Amino acid sequence: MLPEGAPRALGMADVAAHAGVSHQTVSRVVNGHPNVAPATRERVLRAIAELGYRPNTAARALVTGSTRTIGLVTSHINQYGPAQTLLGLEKAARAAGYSLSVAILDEDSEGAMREAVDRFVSQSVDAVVALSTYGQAVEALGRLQSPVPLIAVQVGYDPARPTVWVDQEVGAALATRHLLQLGHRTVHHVTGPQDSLEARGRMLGWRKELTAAGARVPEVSYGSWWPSSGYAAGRELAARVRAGRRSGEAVTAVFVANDQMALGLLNALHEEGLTVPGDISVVGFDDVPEAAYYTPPLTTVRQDFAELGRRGVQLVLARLRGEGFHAEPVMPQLIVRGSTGPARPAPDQSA
Amino acid sequence: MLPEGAPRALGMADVAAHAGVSHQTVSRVVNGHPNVAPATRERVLRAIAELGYRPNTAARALVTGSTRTIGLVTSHINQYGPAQTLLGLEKAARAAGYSLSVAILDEDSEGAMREAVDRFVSQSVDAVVALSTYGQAVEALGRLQSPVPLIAVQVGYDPARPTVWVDQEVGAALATRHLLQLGHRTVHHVTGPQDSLEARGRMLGWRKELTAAGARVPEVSYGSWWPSSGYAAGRELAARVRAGRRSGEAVTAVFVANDQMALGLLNALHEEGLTVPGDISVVGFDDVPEAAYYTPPLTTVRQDFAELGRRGVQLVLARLRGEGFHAEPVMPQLIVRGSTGPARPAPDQSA
DNA sequence: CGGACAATTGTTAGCGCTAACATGTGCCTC
DNA sequence: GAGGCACATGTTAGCGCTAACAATTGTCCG
Repeated sequence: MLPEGAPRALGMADVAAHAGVSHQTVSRVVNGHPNVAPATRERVLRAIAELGYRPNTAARALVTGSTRTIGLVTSHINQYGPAQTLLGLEKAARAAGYSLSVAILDEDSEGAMREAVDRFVSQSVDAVVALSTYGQAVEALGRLQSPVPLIAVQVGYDPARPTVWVDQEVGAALATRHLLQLGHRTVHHVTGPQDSLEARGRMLGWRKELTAAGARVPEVSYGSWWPSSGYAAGRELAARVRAGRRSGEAVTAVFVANDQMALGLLNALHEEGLTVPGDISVVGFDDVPEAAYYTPPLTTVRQDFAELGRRGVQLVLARLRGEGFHAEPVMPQLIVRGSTGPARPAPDQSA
Repeated sequence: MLPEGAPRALGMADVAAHAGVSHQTVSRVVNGHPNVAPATRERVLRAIAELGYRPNTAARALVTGSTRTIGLVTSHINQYGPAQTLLGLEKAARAAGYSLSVAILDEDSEGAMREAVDRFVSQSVDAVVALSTYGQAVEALGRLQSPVPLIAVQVGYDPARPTVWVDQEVGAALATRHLLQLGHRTVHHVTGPQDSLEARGRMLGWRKELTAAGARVPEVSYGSWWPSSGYAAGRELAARVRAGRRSGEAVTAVFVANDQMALGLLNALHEEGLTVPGDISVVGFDDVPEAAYYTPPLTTVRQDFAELGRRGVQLVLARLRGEGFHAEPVMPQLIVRGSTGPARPAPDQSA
């Protein structure tokens, strides 16, 4: 099993012998307990350093019941947002002395979520964080009983669970208002998967803003977050742009629920010979690093994913201390680039 | 600490009492040992199900010295390739009964790598997998002594370490050959970070292919993997395209070391009024989901990241069994789309 | 100057599990 | 029918650590 001549991990007893104290004193030094004489502490620390001793996590976990590990349940970690949040989460967890164990759901089902949480519980993780999961998995989260704190990150706001989230509604409102202020009569919308709370939040924000401005609320197109679905929505929309020109019901602005779909949409519009923002203005959501280099550069809503991860860990720590940490949503920010422009003065001039 | 009336995790003793056997028999059933009477096994299994018993991982780890956990050390997990590979790794690990614990390096330094591996060792992980790390961190990997198998995924081929990788050279050769076959005199190259083994592999494949074809090997531009660096390279290249037209030394084809930089480059060329593939053909690397929707759709080299993850776990398992698993590289595939076209017949006709 | 009390260190037990060994039972063989 | 042997189960020890308690020392105060 160990091809190299592994030097057999040493324990506290070895350190204790080397420093001439009891193993308990070593334990006290390792755990930073107060009542240890400075000289003794010094001696123990030196012994630890000399021997290269590292405490055995499993033994400690067995007796304390805590592994200093956070279990992360997620799906769609291959998407920019969740991946970026993972980065923030891991860094913050590590800074707080916690490790991160990940489980990726094969499907967004209740069973998968239940099983993942179960596995984490039997691994004695100190808390479970659910990141960017959808539909049934999210609902399961609400029902799940767990002996450890179970918190949600970026699954929209859920009053039933301690949650950390970016205010999707505000972001969507920002995007919509920007387009209305440019003189567009109304704003169309391509949303994400129906079972995604983020998608729902964005749709809600968009609808509220339109309603508040007294604008007509057009029918939405449904997408999957992926570029291909944005492309499909783009073709459909292009047809409506043309039809709209004749009927006077112009499509001049779209708010797309994420940048990747916006890219697909941009591509479809381009193929159809429509110019952006000349014929139609487009706003995305996320501000992926690529967005600034789309053709044209995409106006979008930036989410601070790293901050989200940090707050997720803060929330976990607060729960572990038994505090009722009330998390404020993280505020998104509108980034204006070249894909949005003023509505054309007359709705019926053709290219 | 536990606001809910947590039912206090029960142990083997409880199950044993409930089933009327000894705790050892329960242990045997749980671990699938052979010599248990079918009736007894049945009874124990029922007791387990009825009580909802889950074995305590920490206790097991303490006595066996194995946590059935794989430690994953990575950086750049926010990039498409590594994230996708993570997906494959986790799934394969879970299927084999292993959990995945992740550490993300703050910087690609030897110290960071050493510390991460150290933490994993003291956590008694069964193996450590290094995924897509660069420079000094990779070199540290080669030097690191560890009591557990330490394997590398996607850091280029490293003869000093058990490694699983996509053959970058073949991929680069595929891209380069494709362009040469379209009639381009030579192919320019935008590479990735200098300390990335992948970037080096791609550059090597490109250079070899050019040399084999007797083509001139132009100077490379250095990028960072991010779109912004591709954009910078694009502006520079555009200037050379113009200069080349006058001097006769035309720049008509570029192989960019990843898709994100290719996007930036495409954007820069577009801004400069150059058409793709009319004025210049572009090939990327990775085949991110967005690549098909760039303007124009990007010809690129697809890597099978999920397969890479799967093989990574296979390699880990083989090592744990003490076998000398010899991994073959995963072969990349050229995906031809609209960003490449034939070289123009005469090198000096202007737009 | 004796007793109380704090500071420091040591001793003991046990977390929940697996491995090694011990025991008990039935069956086959010679 | 005694010995042996495979199977089924139970008993015991201990993995490396922390928590609770015990012991020892020194210090301060009345």
